[in-house]
Amino acid sequence: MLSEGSMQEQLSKKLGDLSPQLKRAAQFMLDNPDEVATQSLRHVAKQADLPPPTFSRLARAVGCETYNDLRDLCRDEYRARSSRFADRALELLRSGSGDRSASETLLVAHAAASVAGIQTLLERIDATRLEQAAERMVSARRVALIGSLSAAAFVEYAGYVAGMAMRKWSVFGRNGSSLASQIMDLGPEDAALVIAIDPYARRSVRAARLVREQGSYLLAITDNASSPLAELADESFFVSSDSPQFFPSHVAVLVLLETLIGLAVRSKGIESQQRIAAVERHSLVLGEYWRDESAA
Amino acid sequence: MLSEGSMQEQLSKKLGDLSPQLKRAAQFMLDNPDEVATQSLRHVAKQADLPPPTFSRLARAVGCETYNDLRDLCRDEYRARSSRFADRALELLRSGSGDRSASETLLVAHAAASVAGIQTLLERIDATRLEQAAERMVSARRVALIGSLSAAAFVEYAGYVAGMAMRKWSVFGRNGSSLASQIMDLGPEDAALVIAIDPYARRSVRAARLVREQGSYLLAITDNASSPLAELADESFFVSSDSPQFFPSHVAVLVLLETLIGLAVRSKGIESQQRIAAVERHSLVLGEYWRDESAA
DNA sequence: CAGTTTTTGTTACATGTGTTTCGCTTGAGG
DNA sequence: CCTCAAGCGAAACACATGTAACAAAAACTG
Repeated sequence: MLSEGSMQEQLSKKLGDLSPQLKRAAQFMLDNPDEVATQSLRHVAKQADLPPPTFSRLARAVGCETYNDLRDLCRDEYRARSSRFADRALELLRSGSGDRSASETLLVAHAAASVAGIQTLLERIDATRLEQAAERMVSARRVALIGSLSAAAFVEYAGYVAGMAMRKWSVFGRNGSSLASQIMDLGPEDAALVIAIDPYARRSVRAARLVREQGSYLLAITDNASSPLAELADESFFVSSDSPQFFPSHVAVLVLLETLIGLAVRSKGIESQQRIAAVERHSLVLGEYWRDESAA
Repeated sequence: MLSEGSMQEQLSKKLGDLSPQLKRAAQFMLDNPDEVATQSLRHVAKQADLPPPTFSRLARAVGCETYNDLRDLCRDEYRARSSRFADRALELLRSGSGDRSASETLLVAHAAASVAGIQTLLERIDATRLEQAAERMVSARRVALIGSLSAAAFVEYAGYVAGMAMRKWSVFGRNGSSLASQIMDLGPEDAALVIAIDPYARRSVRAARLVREQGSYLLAITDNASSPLAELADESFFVSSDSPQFFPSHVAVLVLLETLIGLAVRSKGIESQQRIAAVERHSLVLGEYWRDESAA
């Protein structure tokens, strides 16, 4: 057989140098592999709103002898998917690790732990309080984002995403610059979001204490009610960081963080929409986003 | 349509009062639903070593109008199986009280999207390839971590976590320092991990191209086979970034990233265990971790 | 600009596909 | 024994399917 490897790589490798219509076909195939695996060429073509031979030609263009070869690749993936997880994921959890490869076990275990963390988050959290916290952030004059060690990256992320929609959310103590001096400028009309999970960064705990002294509103994302942040914060939310790894997972932190930002943006309404649009425009002008040069 | 319910129950219900040959056909169908879902009747018949009309008759016998209807049930079977995991989360959305607060809706929607993203990740990914990628990273002389805009934070995180266990994983282009010059030092015995999801950072795509030119192994975490990274990378893994927010969710990225690091550490074995211990010890000495002062 | 190649849509055709028809077999009931 | 009905498979059928062949259009090239 001429065709090798998975359909995904087969297509994505060649996607660049395909003609416009063939690219449309390839895109459709990437988006609807099941459709391709189970239905006839003509069905697929109709759904993609393309003439049938386009798909025949696509197969050739990506190095397959016939369309059937390409479809077989889709079928292989379909089978692999249908046999792999879904049920097996749960099974694996119950039955401990059977005779599965180490990588698969770890992947599934980690994914399962992540999902469990998210579910716990859903169950435990009080949506009303979350919304209030978001509004408190929105109405603050400034919002300080504070985190160290492993949490630093998430604070960074929050700063980036929130920065697209809202002014005044800024990361404190970036690159080890003086946290203390920045916090000194905060007041009661400001707010701070501190993220720390076990092992808690001393730096963050201290920062939280300082924020408190400044009288600012303190929101904490942490992993436990016995976290040092819990007693300091005006409001704290708890996420599970259990994971089969040697380090705590930050997946639930991220879910909560993304939701919090989403809520804040939503409550800001039009204003932040406009800011987002403006930021995107500027990013385009500055050429920060990549765009397909071969496209029309 | 005459046919109702799942194929499984449809068949097993009637299995008892089927003629011998029809029973064989039904059994085959229960054992090989993917085959039935993807291949033609005649193919299936050949594999089951039965004449084609037998399957036509089977369809009628179990209450379907045509064989195609029965095959469609097999296809639904797959869809049902694959979405069970994620559906549980989505059900949470629909169920419960109809009128939820905006915040609760967003939280649940975001959580559901996250779980769905993880689910998709599990289904689509090839564990073997993931493991190989991890090993490729471990055996590299240096590992460059590259990401910009929203992905920058995750690269940062990877650098921090991996840095605890392994030397030589370093974040490139930090704080806008020259990526190009750092990449110039890479060679075939090095590797790079690039993260970028739509909208792709031009900077990262360019960096990937440079890495390629240096002959280093290039691993990409991106969101789509049609991502510019996909065609550049030696190996790429795809994560869904769908979210109800105005920004793409990085939850699936994080799950994959954490797993990848976990795999790498695991394959390094003792050596990295020792390093982790050493790093932790140093962190303690430096007082980076907070410890309950009120404790004994 | 003409001449050429490439891309795209339409038509036509050989092959594959699902179902019907029909004849053969088997076994139960008269 | 014959009858008859049900189960089964081979062949035949009507139609769907994938692709080659062709023509129109578009994109290059000199």
